Amino acid sequence: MSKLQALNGLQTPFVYKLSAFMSFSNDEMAILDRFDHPQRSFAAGTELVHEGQSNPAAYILVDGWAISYKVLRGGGRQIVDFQIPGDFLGLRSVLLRTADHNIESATAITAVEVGVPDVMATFRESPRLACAVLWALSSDEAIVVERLVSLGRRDALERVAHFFLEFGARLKLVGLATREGYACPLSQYHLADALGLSAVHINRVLRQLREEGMMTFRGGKVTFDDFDGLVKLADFDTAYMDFEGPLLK
Amino acid sequence: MSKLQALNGLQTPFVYKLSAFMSFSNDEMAILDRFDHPQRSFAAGTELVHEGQSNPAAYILVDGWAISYKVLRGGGRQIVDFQIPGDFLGLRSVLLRTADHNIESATAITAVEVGVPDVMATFRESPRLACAVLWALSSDEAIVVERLVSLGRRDALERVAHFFLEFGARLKLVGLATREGYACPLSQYHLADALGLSAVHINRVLRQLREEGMMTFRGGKVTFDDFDGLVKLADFDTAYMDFEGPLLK
DNA sequence: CGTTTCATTGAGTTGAGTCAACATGGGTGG
DNA sequence: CCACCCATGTTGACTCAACTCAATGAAACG
Repeated sequence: MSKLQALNGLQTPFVYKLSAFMSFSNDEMAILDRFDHPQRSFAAGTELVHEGQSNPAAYILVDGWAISYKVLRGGGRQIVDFQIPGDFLGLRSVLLRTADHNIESATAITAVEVGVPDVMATFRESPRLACAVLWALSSDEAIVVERLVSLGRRDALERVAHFFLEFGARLKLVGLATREGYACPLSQYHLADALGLSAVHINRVLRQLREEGMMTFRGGKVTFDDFDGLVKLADFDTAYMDFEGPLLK
Repeated sequence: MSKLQALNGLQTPFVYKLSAFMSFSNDEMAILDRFDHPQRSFAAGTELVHEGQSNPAAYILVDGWAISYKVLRGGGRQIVDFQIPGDFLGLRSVLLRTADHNIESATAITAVEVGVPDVMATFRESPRLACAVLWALSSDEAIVVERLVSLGRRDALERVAHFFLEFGARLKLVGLATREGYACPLSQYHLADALGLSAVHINRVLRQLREEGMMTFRGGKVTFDDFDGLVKLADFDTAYMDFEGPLLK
């Protein structure tokens, strides 16, 4: 853990997350240091990547929340995922060469930009780090898959419950949540667009969860009133986010 | 293209797909050859990977269709994706160390097994190939994301239309589809579980598409009766599957 | 303070689900 | 070679979860 402190503190959530997958040698830390470009700040609602944009940039999110989404013909949108500190922004778009979705900041954020050359150079110098990036990408996909299951086969109540539990788990990984709850800067409209529901219905479901003593989402704060009950209600499986320690020693 | 023929023919769909991303040197072809384990055959309905299984194997699908799915509490299932020749099976599970979903063959299939050591060795010897694998993983994720959008914000008609167009595009990449149609070995139950609908409703939607002269799905064959109309109906964007040629020269 | 954005609640509508019956057709055992 | 079976496909009648429309608070903001 002391090694982490050798790094620029602002980048820590990223390394913190990756260390769930592998432990880093000094050499590898040095390579990662190359990612440590000066961090940039963006106001809430800034568009970072636009669908169709070619050769988009990738970022590592250091602070704040971001949104990946797609816009549909009718003007509606589907939020694919929210990114929290430590997450990559737009890594997939970089590899596919054109962005297949939009990314914007949900709150004021700070992030460091990562270029394709940085990624390639890292791959060249450390296959283990390449694996780590692959692992991060796989984790992102696992999250998307889990939401796919929610949209396909869970009703509104289970869907909302599952969502808040999932973010509890993700935020816990970077030290931003406890079993009691966490800060969540999203509006009910955000939830609606992420969960394939209308904002009105989200509101009704939140009320039901509150009245049944399961959880409360109010004023930007999530409070778990009955964690175990919620886990049962949502059929939440923590396994896909539990790590028994680094895979690569 | 002549280089492709130097490889074991059975593995060709995979290399064929990857060449959309990059062109291969002779050295790289040699490295890829290491993947060329003897292919194995499995009967339809064989379980290849089970959710929760640790250290699962990965495969490259050579012939036939496979299904990735998750099972829910109530016994229902959500199909995450179907894999066609050239696709990886279970690559994500390998990197996450435990399988987070099930994989089974939908038809009789042949596949070659790929071990973690193979992947790691490849990464060590060729960062460019590592990038190619990363690209393949990104493509998979793009597909899952597109289905997420379908489940979240498209109605049944658009969803079904989009699905068949998407597989048309994917199969075309490995030479198994034309603008006229393709062979599709799935049942209406498969479609239902993939698209978050009931089998009964799938049936009604298929009838509607047929009666409106858009497309026909019958006897394991998809026929596009009005391709452009279908693209418009589904709001289908071919961009996320169109490649202008290899990114890496 | 007007204005805007977000949250809340009621009333009526609808897309998709469920249940149930029946058709078709390949496969299998007697 | 036939009779039956079981999986798949088809259709109608009824139900319900979630949507839309609409109106009203409440808090945030320049």
